[in-house]
Amino acid sequence: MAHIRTRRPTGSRRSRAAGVLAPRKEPSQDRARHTVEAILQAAAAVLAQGGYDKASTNRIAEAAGVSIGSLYQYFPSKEAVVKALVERHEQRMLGVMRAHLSDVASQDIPTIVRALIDGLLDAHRVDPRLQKVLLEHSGGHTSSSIDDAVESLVRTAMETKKAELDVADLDAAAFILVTSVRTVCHRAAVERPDLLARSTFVDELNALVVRYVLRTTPSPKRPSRRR
Amino acid sequence: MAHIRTRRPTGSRRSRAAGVLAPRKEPSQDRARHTVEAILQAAAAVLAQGGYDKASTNRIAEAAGVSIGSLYQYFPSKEAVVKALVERHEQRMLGVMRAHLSDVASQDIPTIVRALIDGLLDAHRVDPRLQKVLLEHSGGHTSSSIDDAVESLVRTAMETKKAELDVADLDAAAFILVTSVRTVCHRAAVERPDLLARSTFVDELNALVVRYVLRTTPSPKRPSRRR
Amino acid sequence: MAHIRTRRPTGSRRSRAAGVLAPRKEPSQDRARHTVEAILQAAAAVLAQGGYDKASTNRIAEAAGVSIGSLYQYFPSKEAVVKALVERHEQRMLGVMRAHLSDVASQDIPTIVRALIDGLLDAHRVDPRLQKVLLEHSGGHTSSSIDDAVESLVRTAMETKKAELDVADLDAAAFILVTSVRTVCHRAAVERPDLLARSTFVDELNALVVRYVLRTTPSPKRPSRRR
Amino acid sequence: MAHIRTRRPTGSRRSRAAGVLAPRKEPSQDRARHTVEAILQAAAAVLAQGGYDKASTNRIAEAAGVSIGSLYQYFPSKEAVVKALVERHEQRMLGVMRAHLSDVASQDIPTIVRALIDGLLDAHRVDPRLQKVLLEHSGGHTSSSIDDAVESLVRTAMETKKAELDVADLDAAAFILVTSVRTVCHRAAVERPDLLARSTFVDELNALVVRYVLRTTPSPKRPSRRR
DNA sequence: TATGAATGAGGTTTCATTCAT
DNA sequence: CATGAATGAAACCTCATTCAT
Repeated sequence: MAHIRTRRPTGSRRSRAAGVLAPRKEPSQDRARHTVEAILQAAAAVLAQGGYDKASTNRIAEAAGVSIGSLYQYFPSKEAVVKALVERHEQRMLGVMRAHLSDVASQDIPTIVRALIDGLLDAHRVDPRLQKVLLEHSGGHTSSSIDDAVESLVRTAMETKKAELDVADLDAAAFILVTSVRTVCHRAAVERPDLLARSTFVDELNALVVRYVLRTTPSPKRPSRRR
Repeated sequence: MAHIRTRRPTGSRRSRAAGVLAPRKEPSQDRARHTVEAILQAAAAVLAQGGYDKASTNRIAEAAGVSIGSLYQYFPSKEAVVKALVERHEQRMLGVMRAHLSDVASQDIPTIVRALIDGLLDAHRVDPRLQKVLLEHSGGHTSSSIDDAVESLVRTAMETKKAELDVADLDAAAFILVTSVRTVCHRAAVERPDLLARSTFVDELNALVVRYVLRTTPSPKRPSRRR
Repeated sequence: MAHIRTRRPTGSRRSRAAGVLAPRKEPSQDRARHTVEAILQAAAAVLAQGGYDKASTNRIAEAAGVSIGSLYQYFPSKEAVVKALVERHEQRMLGVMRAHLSDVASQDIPTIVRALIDGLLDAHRVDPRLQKVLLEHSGGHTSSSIDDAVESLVRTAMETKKAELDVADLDAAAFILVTSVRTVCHRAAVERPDLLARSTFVDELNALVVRYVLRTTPSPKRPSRRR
Repeated sequence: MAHIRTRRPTGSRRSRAAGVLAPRKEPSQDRARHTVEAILQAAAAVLAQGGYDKASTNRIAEAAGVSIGSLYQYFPSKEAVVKALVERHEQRMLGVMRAHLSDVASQDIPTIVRALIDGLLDAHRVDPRLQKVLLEHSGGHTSSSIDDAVESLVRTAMETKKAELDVADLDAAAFILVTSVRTVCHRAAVERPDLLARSTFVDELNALVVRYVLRTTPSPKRPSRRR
C-alpha cells in the first residue's frame, strides 16, 4: 500500500500498478552497468551519511557523478533506488544464512548457531549506519520478504534437528529467534560498539539461542554449570 | 509602498542546538492545555495513519482542529511534536516495567518474566502502527533514553537474583534481553497478529528468557521435559 | 504506507556561514544564463517598485517568468539575489569612478571634481528607487566593499595632487568626501528632483568639494569672489 | 504611500485613513505611561539588536515585559511603534539644532558650525545601531519631516548671516550641508568608530562646512595656511 | 544516450493582529 | 485594563521528476 507521491512538473500521477519500483531498464552495455553501480554506491553513501530524508535524488546523482537524468533512466523513482539497495543487502544476508544452514545435518547445534551469529555480526559490522536506514525503510515498505525467507530457512533447519530440540511451536520459535538475533546484532552494531568488541557479548548471545532451543542445556562454554 | 510584513531577513534560521526540540512553552491556561493535548492526539493519529514522512505539521494541525500557528506556539518544529509523543510513550512503557519489577525479591523468576512479557505485550497492543513509527524515529535521534533506563532496571533486577542466575556478563545480558523481548513484542504486534493470539507464542518467548537466565532450566510449562 | 516526499528531517537548516550568499551555480547553458538575467532584472523591478520587504522570492520569480524552483537553483536565498544586484550596481558605479579618475594627472582639480560629480549624478539618475533600496540593504550587511574601493581611489587621487591640496587627514577627507557627495547625489535623485534640475545645485556641490580641498579657493564659477 | 499589510485572523483590512499610525490612546495613568515607556525602550533595544525585520511585535512586548495585548492597546501596529521611536529621536536631534542655532547673531560662523557638528556627533554616538535602523526606516516611509525642519532652520540661519557668506543658492546649500553633515556623522558613528575618535576628523568636517560657506576661508585650525 | 535546466506542489515556519477571559 | 491563546496568510525553500537539447 505504499503511497508514492511522485511529483512531476505537469500532468498526471503515475499509476500505482505493481512493478513501478522495478529498475527501468536492464543495463546492457558496460558503461550503463558502471553508471548503475555508481548510483547505488552513491546512494549507499548518501543514505548512510544523512538518512533517508536528507538523501535526495539530486544529491545521489551528484555524488555518483552522473546527471539526474541518467539516474531516472535506470530507476523510475527515488524509492526504486532504495529498493535496489535493500535487495542487494538482503541477498547478501540471505547468502550468509544459507551458507551456514546448508550443512545442518553434519554439525552439532552449538556450532551451527555460533557460525550463524558470527556471520551475522560480521555482516552487521559493514556500514551499520546504512543498514539502519535500510532496515527502517525496508520495514516501512514491505513486510520484509527476506525475513520470511530467513524464517523459513531457520524453521526448516529446526525441523531437521527436531529430535534434539525442545521447541513446541516451531513457527513462533523461528520468528522469535530471527527477530531477536537480527535486532541484537543490529542494535549492537549501531548503538553499542563497545559490546560488539567484547567476546562475552557473543557468548551471551549464543547462550540465548542455544539454551532456548536445546533439549538439555550443556552450554559448552560454561562447563561449571554442567556438573 | 513600504511593506511591513517582513520576514527573516538575515541569519535567523533556527540552529540545531540542544533544546531546539523542547516544547516551546508550557500551556498555562486550560484552553491551551486542551490545544496541546489535541495536537498530540492528532499527531498520533496522523503518524499512525501515514507514517512519519506523510505527517506534515499542517496535516497535524488540521487534524487537531487548531491553526498551524497554534501548533508552532507550543512546538518549535515537527520533530519536537514527535519527540513529545515519543517521550509520553516511553514514560508509559517505563511505568509498566517499573510496576512489574518493583517486587522482584518476593517472586520467583519465571513469574516475574511472565508478568513482564505480558505487560510489554499489552503495552504493544495499543496502537501498534503508531509505536512502529515512534520506534523508528526515536531510534533515529537518540540512543533512546528509555532503553537505557529499562536496561539498568533489568540489570539491577538481575543482580538482586544473581545467585539463581547463570549469566556471566550482566551488561551484555541486559542489552540482549531488553532488545530481544522488546523487538519481538513489537514486531509481533505490528506484523504478526496471528502469533500474538497464540498462547504458545508467549510460552516460547518466556522460554527464551527463562532458559537463558536460569541456572537450571525447569521450564515450568513443559513438565514432560523435566523428568 | 511509506511516503516518499520527505523533507528536511533533522538538522539541515542552512547555516549562515560565509559563502551562503554566493550564487549557487554558474549557468553554463545559454538558456540558464537567460534565466539568471531574467531573475536579476525582475528582482530590480520588484525591489524598485515595492521595497525590500515586499519583494518576495515568489514575486520575483513570477515577475521573471520563471518558476520559484529555478530561482533557487541559482540563488540560495532572497538575500543572495539582492546581493548579486548590489554587486552589479557597485561594479557599474566603480566603473564610472575609475574612468573619471584615470587621468587625474593631466587635469586640474575643478575639472576632475566636476566630471566626477556629473558622472555620479548621471549614475544616480538611473532607477533611483532601486538604488535607494540597494543602498539601504548593502549598508545593512557589509561596510560596502565598494565604498572602501571608492575611498581608496579618491585617497590615491588626492595623494597625487597633494601639493595643490590643503587637507591634513587624507583618510578622514576621503571618507567625508565620498560620503557627502554620494549621499547628496543619492538623496537629490530620490527626494529632490527639483534640485537635480537646477544648474546651481551642481555648482554648489562642486563648490563644497573644491573649496574644501583646494589650498586657495579660486572657485572658477564665482569670479566675483576672487578679487 | 506606505502600504501597511495588517494581517488579522479574520475579517477586513483596516482602512488606510490618515492617523492610523497615531498612538491609540494617550496614557493617562501612571502605570500606563510606564507601560508605553517600557514598550518604546524594548523596541529600541530589539531594533538595535536585530534590525527592523527581526523585530517582531511579540518580541518587543516580551522584552518590555508586557503582554502583546497591552502593546496593541497603545499602538495600533508595529509601524506605529517604530514611528513613535523615530519621532522621539527626531525631536532630540531637532532640539540640538535649535539650541545651537538660536543665538546665531551673537557668534561667528566657525564657532556656530563647530558647536553644531559637535552636538550632532554627540547625538550620533548614542546607540548608533538603533539610529541606523530608524534612519533606514524613516527614510522608507516619510520624506523625513525632520530633515525639512532642519533644512529650513539652517537656511534661515544662513540668511541671517548672508553678508558673510558666499553661497549662491541657499536652498541647495542647505540641502547639501544638512545631508552631508548628517550622513557623515551617521556613517562615522556606525561604520568608522576609529575616525570618530580622531580629532582631525572633526577638524576636517568643520573645514568642509566652513570653507564652503565662508566668503574667505580663514580655517582657524590651519594657521600655517594663512601665512 | 547523457545532460542539466526547469518545474511547481507542498512542506516548514513566522508574525502582525484579534479577542475571550 | 491586562493577558496570552489563537489565527492564518504568506514567506521561504526543497526536491522528485520531466524533457529539450
